[in-house]
Amino acid sequence: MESEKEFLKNYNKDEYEKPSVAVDLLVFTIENDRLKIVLIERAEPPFSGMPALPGVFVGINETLDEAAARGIAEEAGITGIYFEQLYTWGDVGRDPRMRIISVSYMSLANCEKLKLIAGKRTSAAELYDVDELLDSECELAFDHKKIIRYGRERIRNKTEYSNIAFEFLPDEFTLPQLQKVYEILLGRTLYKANFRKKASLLIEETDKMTSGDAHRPSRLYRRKNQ
Amino acid sequence: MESEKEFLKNYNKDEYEKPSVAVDLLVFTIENDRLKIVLIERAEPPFSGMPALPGVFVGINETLDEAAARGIAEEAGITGIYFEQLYTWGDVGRDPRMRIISVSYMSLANCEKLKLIAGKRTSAAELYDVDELLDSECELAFDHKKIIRYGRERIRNKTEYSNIAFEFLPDEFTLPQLQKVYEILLGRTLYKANFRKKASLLIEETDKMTSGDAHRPSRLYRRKNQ
DNA sequence: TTTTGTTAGTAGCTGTTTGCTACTTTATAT
DNA sequence: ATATAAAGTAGCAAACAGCTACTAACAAAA
Repeated sequence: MESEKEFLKNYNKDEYEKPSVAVDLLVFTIENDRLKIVLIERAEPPFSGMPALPGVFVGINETLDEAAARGIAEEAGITGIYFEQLYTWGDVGRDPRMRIISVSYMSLANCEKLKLIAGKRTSAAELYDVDELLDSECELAFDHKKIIRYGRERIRNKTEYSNIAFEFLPDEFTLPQLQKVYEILLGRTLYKANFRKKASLLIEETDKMTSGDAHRPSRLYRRKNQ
Repeated sequence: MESEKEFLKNYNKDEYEKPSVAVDLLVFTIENDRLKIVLIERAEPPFSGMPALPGVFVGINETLDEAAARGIAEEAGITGIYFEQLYTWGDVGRDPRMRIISVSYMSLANCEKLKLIAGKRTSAAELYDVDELLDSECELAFDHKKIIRYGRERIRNKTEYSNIAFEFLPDEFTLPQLQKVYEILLGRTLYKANFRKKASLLIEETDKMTSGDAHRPSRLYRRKNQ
């Protein structure tokens, strides 16, 4: 039987062809009370002119997380935001040009932060309404529609048991704002009184209030211990 | 600016070195009321003599799921069991020989099924107590200890909101057996009465009972609608 | 044949959480 | 002043979780 060492020698002599590895980036935000995602318009075939997830190839001396951070910076123009690995997509024909295995990463950001920097660097990047995208016949490049659907599902699930909702808000926010974010992410309405009881464990008061609205002002809060 | 097409041409001419892609397999089972995992003993350096996760390289015309199924068959000797993708590990130095990106898969199986076939094919594969492994100073090859810890965490979480516990049992089982599986996976005891109320929604009675034990017999159940 | 040990299975109390309705409060606009 | 609109609170009922204590049914020992 062939030893592992011999096997690896042959493997590396390109007797075995290696797939390419890329990271694809799902940068989510909330704008105008809708969940949105950053997509770029493809300039070349295949799928020319169609929206696609931004992505980069993984460098040989680069971790996956590093590649993801670089991709978010290069393609969406932002740094320092929350991201986590989502899933790895490895179907054989998913890219018609060559075998590409894609490690998808999900990133969540406040829309103001996103807009501020995105304008400067990447003209191609645009915000798309996620639910509209997924519920319509609209076509996306590669298997990216499937990947986005998976991302939306992950967001919904994680909203239930983690605190990712805060990633979409500025440092100081009102409770109605926070509740609205939860409602958008979960896709259903919540009861105000119950929501406030649970949320109160995660937040602390500031002494600031909203003003100027034609109704009772709302207190501003921030996240507790973090 | 270089076009995508030109970039890809260069990329494929090995001006860019590609990482290798493997799948590593976490085959979990329950034996003697303990969560266990299939590990093989490494025969060659690096980490010679140390336990390691079974794994295979991903073929250029093979999906990740196919590679995982093949790996489970080749290395653990079983087919047709539950598995799901866990996480993709891409640190640069995780394999000292070369850059290998590892897509880990988690597989759950009843211990009888595992033992039955595993004996025939793979002499190297052995069952290791997961908690003992993770709570001791015991060393594993590569970053496999970290991967197993991640797998145990996934099992704990999924036990809360899904029905993976059933994967560890035969088709017919008693409620005390089912509760014990949940307790092992969650790492804590549960209240019998509460457990039975919730479990009753997922199972249906058979007309069989256990017998021969020096105590009251227990009814056998099976999973509902599946 | 009775007793003992052991596990299967049930009853039911208590406190917390969730679903839900309805109210009070405080700002601006008319 | 009055209307409107959203912020924030009170509180009930049903469901659920935490927990204790019971009864039921078997084999083996006495």
